[in-house]
Amino acid sequence: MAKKVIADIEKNTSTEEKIKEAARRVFTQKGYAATRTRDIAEESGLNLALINYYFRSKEKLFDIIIVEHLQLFIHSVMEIVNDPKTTLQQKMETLISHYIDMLIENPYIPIFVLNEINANPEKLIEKLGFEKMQRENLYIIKQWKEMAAAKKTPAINPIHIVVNVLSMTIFPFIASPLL
Amino acid sequence: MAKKVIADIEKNTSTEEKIKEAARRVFTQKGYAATRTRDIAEESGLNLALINYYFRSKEKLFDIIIVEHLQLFIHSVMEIVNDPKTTLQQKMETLISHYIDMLIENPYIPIFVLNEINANPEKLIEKLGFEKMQRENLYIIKQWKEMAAAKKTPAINPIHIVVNVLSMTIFPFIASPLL
DNA sequence: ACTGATTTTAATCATTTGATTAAATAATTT
DNA sequence: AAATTATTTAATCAAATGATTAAAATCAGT
Repeated sequence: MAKKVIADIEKNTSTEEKIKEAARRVFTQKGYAATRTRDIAEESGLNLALINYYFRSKEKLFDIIIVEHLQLFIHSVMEIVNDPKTTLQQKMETLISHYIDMLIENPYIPIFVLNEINANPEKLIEKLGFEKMQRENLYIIKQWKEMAAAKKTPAINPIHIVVNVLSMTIFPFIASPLL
Repeated sequence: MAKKVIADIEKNTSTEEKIKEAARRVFTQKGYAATRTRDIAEESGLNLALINYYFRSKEKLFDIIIVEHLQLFIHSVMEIVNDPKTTLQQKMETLISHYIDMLIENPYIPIFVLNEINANPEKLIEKLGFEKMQRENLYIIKQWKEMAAAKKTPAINPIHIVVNVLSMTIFPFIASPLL
């Protein structure tokens, strides 16, 4: 048993993981409501009943997938934005190039995440333990204020800058079919 | 008969229009896949069978709604961006304030439109008669080139500017639950 | 008021869909 | 190897869902 489990983890080849991978693909592409458990079974090449055997329900499986997506999203922004070793400008550049790379590889993710958040905001916010980002402690905020002080410029709210950068990075990908 | 039809059109109180309004609300809020025809019947206060009586199917009704949304979206941008009577800066300001007003009143629309476009790009693009926006003829493009020439600045692609402005305007609304 | 057309209703159908079950198979332990 | 446990399969269930139908109600023209 122990040997098999380790092998499964290494190769990510366990039945449970295969289902999760298939679910990731299908949910991300079609959204929760449009996804049938049978789609996931087919995508994974496994029996329909295994989904309920391993995850109890479609909803439980979905929760796992979306929380992973969101944590990945939030964590990666935080990582960059809170790095004491980079300058402000480097942070911006990293943020943008990081996202562009990610979006090219996973073009469905933003619309999926935003759509599901929209469908069920309270539930997801809660499920993330989303304790109202303690913005004041972020390194980028300190840097921003220092810069504003040095330049004797009135400090623009740095959140706005981050939001604008993310907007201009992500939105064109979402709207690309229109352009 | 004629009298009744006119009254219906004036008051928008015909059964057909009531269904469309209910469908607009429900589809826009929940998306196509998550919407049940029974939701629309309930929202309109009308009998379930009337939806099929007037619109043949859930999908046909949906197509009408989404095409109306998209035409409204595209038409309103074009209107502004192609107005010979406003300056470049006025265009930007109008675009932004127009969208902010719209978004405050209809916060579900962008995510709905983008999501459904994502779910079915070819079909929708086609259904719109979306003949590849003849960008070269837009008034804003002329203005932009003139300005660049006058300033002897290398002309940034004006499409990028419009996309960036729309990004910074619309995206924060879509992502607001995360912020 | 009568007639024919249109609109609305309640009941029902056929499919789809998430979930369950019981039996079969494979793996692990004793 | 026998016994026990874990995994997988095929069949099936109950509820949900889009759609239809036939009858009832309403309306317009005479």
